[in-house]
Amino acid sequence: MVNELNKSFGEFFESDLIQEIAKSSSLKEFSSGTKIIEIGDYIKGMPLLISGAIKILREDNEGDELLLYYLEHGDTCSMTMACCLGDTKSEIRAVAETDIKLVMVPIKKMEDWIGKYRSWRNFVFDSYHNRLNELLHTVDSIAFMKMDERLIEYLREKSRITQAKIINNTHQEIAYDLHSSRVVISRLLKKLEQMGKISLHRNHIEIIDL
Amino acid sequence: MVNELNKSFGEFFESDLIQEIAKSSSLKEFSSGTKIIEIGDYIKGMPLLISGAIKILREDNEGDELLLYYLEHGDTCSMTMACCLGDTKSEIRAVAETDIKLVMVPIKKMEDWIGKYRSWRNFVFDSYHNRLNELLHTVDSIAFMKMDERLIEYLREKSRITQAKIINNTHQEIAYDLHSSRVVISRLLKKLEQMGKISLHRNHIEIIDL
DNA sequence: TAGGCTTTGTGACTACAGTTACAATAGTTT
DNA sequence: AAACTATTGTAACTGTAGTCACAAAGCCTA
Repeated sequence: MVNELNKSFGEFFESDLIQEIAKSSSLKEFSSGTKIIEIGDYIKGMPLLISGAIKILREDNEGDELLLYYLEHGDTCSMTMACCLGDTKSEIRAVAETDIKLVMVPIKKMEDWIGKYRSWRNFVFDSYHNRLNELLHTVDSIAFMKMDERLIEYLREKSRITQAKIINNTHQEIAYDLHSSRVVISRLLKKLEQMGKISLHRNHIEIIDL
Repeated sequence: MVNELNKSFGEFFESDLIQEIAKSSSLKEFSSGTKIIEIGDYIKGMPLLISGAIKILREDNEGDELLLYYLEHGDTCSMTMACCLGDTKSEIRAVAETDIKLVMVPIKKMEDWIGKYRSWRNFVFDSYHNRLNELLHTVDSIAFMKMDERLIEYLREKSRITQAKIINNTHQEIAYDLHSSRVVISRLLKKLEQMGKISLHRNHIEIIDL
């Protein structure tokens, strides 16, 4: 586990801290699609993402979803952190977007380390900072962009996250992430295909030139 | 200034810290409408709000605005903080919504205190936490609510912030905050008036029963 | 009080997104 | 291969928000 930690967090954390994390935390793996955190959950640990990607979703009281952003290698979940420190329920849902590997740090420890390790403190602050900026970007997208632009951004991001030109999604799933309807997404995808930017197939979309 | 600080932050900070803040920071006052921070500014200090309210705005590259949230008594600006620590430019605009009084803490000091004072550290974390939640709420509003609901929420919030039943805004100003158009806002306001919820006048709106 | 500027009101139109309904197609199962 | 299910395609319609154009009303100033 020290190896894994060094690869992902070695540049941030001093080796003392790496040792401490390894001693007190557990390495976990989840397969793509697994729900990691549900809205309303009390959080018992703070996840440090070693590999893969997690998507963070918001839901309104009618059950409508919206993709907020992705967590990737080296990230942690500030929302989780906020919940740990505040001892409140999770405001978001976290779902494994790919197969993932993560280290779960117990709340108690993470609080201790804030006082003890400067590098941990900086990591936690950076994490908050990054998440704020991600959320700002999400606001930009839904406030200032039209659906066709948001869809293109979605496809690009998804391709980047999964490192693939093929996006394994039904139109319905995309519609959920963007808080739109299946028909609207199908319509816009068809337009993109007609422009030669993508190629549509059952259960997957091939990116040609986005 | 120690007096002001004690009133607003006494319950959070130990008196040592209050003394330090008073020694190294400056008390400033701005009148309603003053621009405190502009997008792209490098930030030189971190504001602790003593009285009044500040509105935080986002702008896209076409100059379209959107109100994100308000800062009130006892709040600070996490965005600012994030910028200070990261030494990056401001992503947001801050405008005095009412006459305000604030204490400006030099960046250097605020970093020192994170190591030195547990209460300061908690304050900074809480602040991040609160801002994340405010932003989440903003996302909810623009993603899940229709314009008429958002307008009602806006009027309620504005009334709460200013502690008044009279809202001193032109329809155009409201349209800017909600990233809509004047005509749309006028239309919806007229509907609310017809329902007996508000009363419209030139340059101000009276809230009757929202 | 006449003229000018700002703000508000309103009708008519456009555009985008969302809905309904149904057909067609591609896989999967029996 | 037939039947079934999930997914995609498409036409027609609705509704909300945004735009354009212009009138009316308030307020200020000369």
